[in-house]
Amino acid sequence: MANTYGPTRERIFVESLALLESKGLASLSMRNLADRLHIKAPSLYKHVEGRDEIVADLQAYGITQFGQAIAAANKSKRAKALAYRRWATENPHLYEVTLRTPLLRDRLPEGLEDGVTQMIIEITGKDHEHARAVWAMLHGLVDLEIAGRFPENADLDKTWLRAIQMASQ
Amino acid sequence: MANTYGPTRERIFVESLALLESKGLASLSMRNLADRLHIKAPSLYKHVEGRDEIVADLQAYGITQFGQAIAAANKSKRAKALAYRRWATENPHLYEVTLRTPLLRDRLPEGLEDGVTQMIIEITGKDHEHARAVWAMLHGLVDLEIAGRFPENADLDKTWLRAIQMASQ
DNA sequence: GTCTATATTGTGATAGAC
DNA sequence: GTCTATCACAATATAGAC
Repeated sequence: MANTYGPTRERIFVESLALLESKGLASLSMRNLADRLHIKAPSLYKHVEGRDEIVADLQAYGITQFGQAIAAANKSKRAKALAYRRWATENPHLYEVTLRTPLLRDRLPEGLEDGVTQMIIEITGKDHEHARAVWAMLHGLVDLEIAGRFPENADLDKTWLRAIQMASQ
Repeated sequence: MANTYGPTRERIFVESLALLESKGLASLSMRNLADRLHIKAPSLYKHVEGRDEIVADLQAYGITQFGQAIAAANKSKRAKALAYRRWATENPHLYEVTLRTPLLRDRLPEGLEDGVTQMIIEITGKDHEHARAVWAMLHGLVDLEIAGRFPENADLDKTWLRAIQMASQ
């Protein structure tokens, strides 16, 4: 992804990431992207099949970055969970694209998704059922926080600690 | 809300709900909605301020329906949690609008949101921290299931039971 | 590898006739 | 309370000149 292509293709990736992070997925249009590259939108199609290829690129990148963030955290489940929250809230748009939006599986490198799944099981330990339930909790916390669905006066630090405690059983 | 307006306003609500349920929020445009009513889009504005009013209407309705579904379930936490899943998966688009999308708070009746919060605490029991963590888990399970992020061979019934068990502590 | 011009389709919203 | 006509945009994408 991104690295095996020409320099303009590389810049397309870099700017699409910058655009996503600053303005969100809805703003990632061919026009906006072209503006950032100081070219016209139709020129993008000489380097890229279409918008889906760009989104798939971002998903692949996001999955990799997420994996590294989790791997870099302390080995304890508590630290892994907090790393999950941190990465998600620091990269809310990338989080949405990689861990909430349906994956463009046809365009993703083989085995990449399995890598995340494996990683999540590593965070949560035990069997698959437990892992999925805990993942759901982490994702739910992040998603509701980003959507602003918790009351303003909610102490989310406390909520996360409580969640981690719940998961450790 | 829907009931205090004229007959056309009522039909607008009914058809917007039908459109949402069958084609999703992105398809809920003024044009599509007008088509269903066999009128032209500009005519809608004689009955409604704009699209936001319609979405707010759906949120209010969704909150009420959700509340009733949870209230109707057996008193046990297990039954409440399963009712949560059932309502969400049977009304995925309404679920998204009411429990995931940021609420249009300015357009919602006073106290309506607090009602759901109260209801969720009722499902989950104990203190606010516990309630929020459990809610996040339920929401995460639903959201990941709808987005197709669990492996195809995952046994989600089992996952839910495990999650409920985890929450009962 | 860039450009202009264009096709096609979509959106929310307003003005003013009837 | 409906209509037509229109504004002002936005989107993805293609054709073909240079």
